[in-house]
Amino acid sequence: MASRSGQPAASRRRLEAEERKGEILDAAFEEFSLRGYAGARLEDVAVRAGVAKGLPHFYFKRKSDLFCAVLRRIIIPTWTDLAESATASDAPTREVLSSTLREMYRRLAANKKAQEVMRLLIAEGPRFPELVELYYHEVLKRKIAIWTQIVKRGIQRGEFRETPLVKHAQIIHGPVFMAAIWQALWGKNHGLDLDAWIESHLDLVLHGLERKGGRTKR
Amino acid sequence: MASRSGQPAASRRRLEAEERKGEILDAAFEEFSLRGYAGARLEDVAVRAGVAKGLPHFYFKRKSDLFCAVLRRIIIPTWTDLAESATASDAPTREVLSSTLREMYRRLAANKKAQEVMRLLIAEGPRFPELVELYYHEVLKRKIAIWTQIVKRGIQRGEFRETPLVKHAQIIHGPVFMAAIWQALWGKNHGLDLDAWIESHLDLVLHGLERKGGRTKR
Amino acid sequence: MASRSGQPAASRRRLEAEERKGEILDAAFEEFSLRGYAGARLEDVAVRAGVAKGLPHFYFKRKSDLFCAVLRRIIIPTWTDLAESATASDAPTREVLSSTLREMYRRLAANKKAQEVMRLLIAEGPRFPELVELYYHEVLKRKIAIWTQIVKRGIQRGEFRETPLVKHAQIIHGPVFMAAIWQALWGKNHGLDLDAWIESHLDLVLHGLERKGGRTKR
Amino acid sequence: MASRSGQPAASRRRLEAEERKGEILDAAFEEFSLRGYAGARLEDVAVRAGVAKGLPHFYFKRKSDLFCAVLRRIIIPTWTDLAESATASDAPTREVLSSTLREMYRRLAANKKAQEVMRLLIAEGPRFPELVELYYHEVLKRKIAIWTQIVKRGIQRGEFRETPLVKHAQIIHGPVFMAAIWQALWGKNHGLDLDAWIESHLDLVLHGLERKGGRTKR
DNA sequence: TATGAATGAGGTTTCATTCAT
DNA sequence: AATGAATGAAACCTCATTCAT
Repeated sequence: MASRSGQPAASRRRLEAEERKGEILDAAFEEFSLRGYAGARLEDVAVRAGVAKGLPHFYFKRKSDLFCAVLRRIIIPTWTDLAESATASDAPTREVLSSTLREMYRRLAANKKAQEVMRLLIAEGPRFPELVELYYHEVLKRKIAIWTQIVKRGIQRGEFRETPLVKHAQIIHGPVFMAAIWQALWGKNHGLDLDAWIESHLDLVLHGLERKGGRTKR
Repeated sequence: MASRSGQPAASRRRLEAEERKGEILDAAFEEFSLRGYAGARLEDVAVRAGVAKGLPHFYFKRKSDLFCAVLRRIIIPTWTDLAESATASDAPTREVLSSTLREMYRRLAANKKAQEVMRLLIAEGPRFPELVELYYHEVLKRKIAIWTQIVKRGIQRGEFRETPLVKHAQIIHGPVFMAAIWQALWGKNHGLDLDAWIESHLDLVLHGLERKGGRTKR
Repeated sequence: MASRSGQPAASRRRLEAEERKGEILDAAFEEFSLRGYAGARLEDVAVRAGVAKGLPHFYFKRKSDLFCAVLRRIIIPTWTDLAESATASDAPTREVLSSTLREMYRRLAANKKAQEVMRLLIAEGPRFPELVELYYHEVLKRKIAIWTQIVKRGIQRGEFRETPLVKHAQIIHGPVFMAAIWQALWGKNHGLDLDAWIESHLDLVLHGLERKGGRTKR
Repeated sequence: MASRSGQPAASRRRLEAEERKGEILDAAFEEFSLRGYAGARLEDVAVRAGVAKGLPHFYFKRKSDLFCAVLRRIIIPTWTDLAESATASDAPTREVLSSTLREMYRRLAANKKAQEVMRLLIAEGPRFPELVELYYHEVLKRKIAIWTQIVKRGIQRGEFRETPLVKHAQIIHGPVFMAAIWQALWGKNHGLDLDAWIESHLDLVLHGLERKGGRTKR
């Protein structure tokens, strides 16, 4: 703990408090995920975090505040680094699209935590509109931008055909989302062969976007 | 009421009881949809159904039984008539696919009730595994069968190219599912232009499946 | 059914009604004995009696009425025939006492139903004072009279010594009562050897009452 | 409160908590005694103890736990000190027996609380077998041992005659038990003259046990 | 008489929240 | 900062009782 004792006491204490808060948020996520918002008990959160029953209320005045903080903390770092400029490289667009799609699957359909966030959001969204808005601005808008950008790039470079899809490029994302929910609900009894699924998805999308016949002409 | 008075009294009463049960199920669906499983109060269900507080318990021993009955009643009649033999006609497969997809959107993405069932299932699935299984057997399996059948038909008739998608034909369904959840959560503030969305989706899928080069007709 | 159809219809119906009532009382006794007054459910009584839920209320306006009727019906015929004049014979008093005591054991300590009545009375007595009074007048007073009579007879005939027991002759009954409760509570795990118990009891009482030294005279 | 302030705060708080628990147990005993197990309301217990409705549940997860704790707390200290070695002295056995019997009456037949414990045990025993067993091991076995010991001592010292009673010495206890229940149920309207009762009982037992003929000493 | 659907008071239990320490 | 006893609103559930048929 040399690094700690080297800091001024107040700052160190604040750091420890921040850690404690993080432990409570972690524990709360587990409980909410396991039992849903209403079903989760604050006492269980405290026990799981290894603190006394009253402490969660010290950091988060209400249960609803805790819930929002939990989701907020996971949503933002998970998705804000979505590179909207995958187009920076000079690679063929089909490859940009492929790698982007694989990354999406990796983050959502193959990530239990992200699935649980989605589940909680879908479940409690109507009672937590600010979280729904948050997700829209932090995640959905970014995803739409990415897919739109990729499709446009393909068209501009003559790699993809003209298509109304530029207006709703997030349609490409649909199967990713479906796979994520599928895994969360039916993964245990009727799990997906995710790799094969991804290849099929790519096969459909790339054939659906590519310019027909005129490969040579252009 | 002529039809009623023609029946023996006991039978008529049983009929009325069945109606009452239905009203309770309707009311319960509204409450569960509004507040989630744990948040819904049985007394509110009773009030909404216009019956006394104790009656829901008379028909359904536990809250969980009521919840299951509610979902079961909606899931089964909504989806069991999924025509798996859309292939009966002699129409071009692209048209079969188009009309099937539009029907899917009509039933799910444009149907508030179906969206709420999905939301409740996603939210409470982990606590009601039997409902999850029910949905799998009554809905998912049927949808997979339909999409697989259509894709195969297209390939067999030389209209679609060979594609790994036959193994995961439900990928086609992904955007339908995403649109449904989208409408349920963001419909109010960031509603979709569903018609344009559908056309884009069809555009992608049909191009993604059609046979290249062999377009002599066109 | 010849005997029945030979009666006027109204009377026959009343008889059937009386039988039904009896079946309800029997069923109610079982339930009260099994679960106590508050714990017994009227619906279970109805089911056990093979009638509809509402019928017990037709015969007995309140649950408490049913309870009283149940106990009353058992207490009275079980104990009212207590022969207070076992003294009619000319047998030695020690034999009168012996046979009376044995009869008491037979009726109480060896009779599950009588034990249950006692248990219910002890349990609910404070809330049903009229039953407690009934038991006093129908049972206790009679028993006191019997024991007093026997002891007095023994003294008068010079068989028993003078003893203050004539004032509280029911003391003789104490071990009978204790054996009954013992059987009801501990009979299953720590059952009594009732025959040996009775002999010991008789041994104590007869020696306790007999005239000392003067054995020879008689 | 000097003794308290001398302790660390946490320990003092724990001590107070223990007191509060005791107050709840006291209040619960009153309510159970007054209304029976099922009839007692936890809220009334709380009011009687002067605490909030939820506190009894904080200390005792279920009503049944509270009930068991109540009885356990009374049974054990009331009876575990039963001196099984009343034989230590050199007094004549008839005096040992007399004083022991009087003590039994004092503790049971003249003690309202002990009577209520017996009543509750008899009433609810079938639903709380562990309490019944507890009573057997903590009380009955001890009482049997005491009476057996006394009778044996009398025989060994030539004061009592040989008698089968050594096998069921608790028969001596019967009238004590009967008197206790009598007082609990009929004490109000038909109360016993307990002192006279005790003398009669002693008179019967001592004459019943004493050696015949050998009265020379006296 | 007899049925069983319907009522609603009332109980146990849970648990977010408060607060003295 | 942290603890955990204490509070009390509210929910589920039970069941005696009523009543239309």
